[in-house]
Amino acid sequence: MPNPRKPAPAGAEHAPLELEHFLPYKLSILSNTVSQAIADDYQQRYDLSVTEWRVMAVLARFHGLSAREVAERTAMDKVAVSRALARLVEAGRVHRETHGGDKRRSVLSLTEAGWLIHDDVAPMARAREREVLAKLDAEEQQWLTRILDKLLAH
Amino acid sequence: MPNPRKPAPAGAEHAPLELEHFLPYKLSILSNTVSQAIADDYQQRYDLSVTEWRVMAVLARFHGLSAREVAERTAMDKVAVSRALARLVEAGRVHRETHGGDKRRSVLSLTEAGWLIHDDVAPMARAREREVLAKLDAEEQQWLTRILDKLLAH
DNA sequence: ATGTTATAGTTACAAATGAAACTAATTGCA
DNA sequence: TGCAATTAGTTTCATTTGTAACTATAACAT
Repeated sequence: MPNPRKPAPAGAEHAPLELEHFLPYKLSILSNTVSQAIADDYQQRYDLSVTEWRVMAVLARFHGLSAREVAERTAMDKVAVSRALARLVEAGRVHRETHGGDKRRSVLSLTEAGWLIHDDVAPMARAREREVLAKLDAEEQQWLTRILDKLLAH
Repeated sequence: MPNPRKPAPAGAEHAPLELEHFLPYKLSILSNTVSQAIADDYQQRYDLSVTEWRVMAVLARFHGLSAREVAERTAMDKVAVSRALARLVEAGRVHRETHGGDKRRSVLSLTEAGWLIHDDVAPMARAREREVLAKLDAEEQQWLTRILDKLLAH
C-alpha cells in the first residue's frame, strides 16, 4: 500500500489551475492592491481602518442612516459596522442619536471632525482611482465600467 | 465654540464618494463575491481554507517549490504560507523535505491525498469562473482579460 | 577563519474578524 | 391584551491575521 504522505508524481492528467490566468485570482490581486494603496493614504495619518473609512464614506453620502442601513450600503456585516461605529463615535467622528419613533434604531451622521477627515481622504481616494484608470485608454475605461456593472448586476 | 461631537450639516461642498460608482469598491465587492462562491465549494467539504487551497494550487502547477517561492506565486506573505503549510503537512496533503544543498529551504509537493483533493476542487473552481464569464458576451470577455492584464502588469 | 549580513522559515503576541448568543425594543397576530 | 416572532444592535468567545522578533543556515567580505 502506498504511503499517502509521500510526494506523488504529477501526471499530465491533473490539469492544475494556472493562477495567473484565472479570473478570480486576478480580481483578488488587483482589488487588494488598489484597496491597500488607498488605505495607506489614511491609515496611519488618521488611525482609521478600512472598515471605518467605508462607514464614514456612506455617512457622508447618505444622511441619518441607521447602523443596519450602513451595513447594507457597505456590504459589511452588522457586527463589523457596530464595532466601527463604536470607535468612530468614541473618537468624535460620528454622532449617534436614537430614532424618535423606534428606540432600537440609531440615527447617524458625521461630526465636524468627521467631515474634516472625509474632506481630506475622499480626494485622495479619487486620486488613487484615477491612477488606476490612467493605465487604460478611454475605450478600455468604458468597457471596464460596463463589464463590472454587468458582473455586479443582481 | 461649536461642539465637535454634534452632527454637522452636510453642505454641497463635501463631494462624498459614490461608492456604487467607485472602481476600488466595485472591484472589492466582485472579488469577494467570486472568491467566496469558490470557497463555499470546498471549505466545509475538505476543511480547507482559501489560503491552503491557493498553496495547493501552486504546488499542483509547479513542482518542488520552496515556501518562499509559494509565497511569491500566491502573493501571500511568508507567515501565512508557513501556517498553511503546517496544516497541509499535518493533514498529509503536502509532502515537505529539505533541500539537499541548503538546509533552510523546503522542497514541497502534493501527496496522493493532496492530488485527490486538487483534482476534485480545481474543476469546481473552473466551473465558477465559467459562471462569472457566462454573464458576458465574447467581446466583453476579451476586453476583460485584456484590461485586467494591463492593470496587473508590473 | 571569523565576523557581518542576508535568507528561509517559525514562533509569539496583539489586533482584526466571524459566528453565535444575548439584550432590548417592536411588530404581528390569535 | 398578551405572547411569539422579528428586528436593531452589542457582547462574548474562538479563530484568523498581521507584525515583529526569533532560530537556523548560508553567503559575503575582510
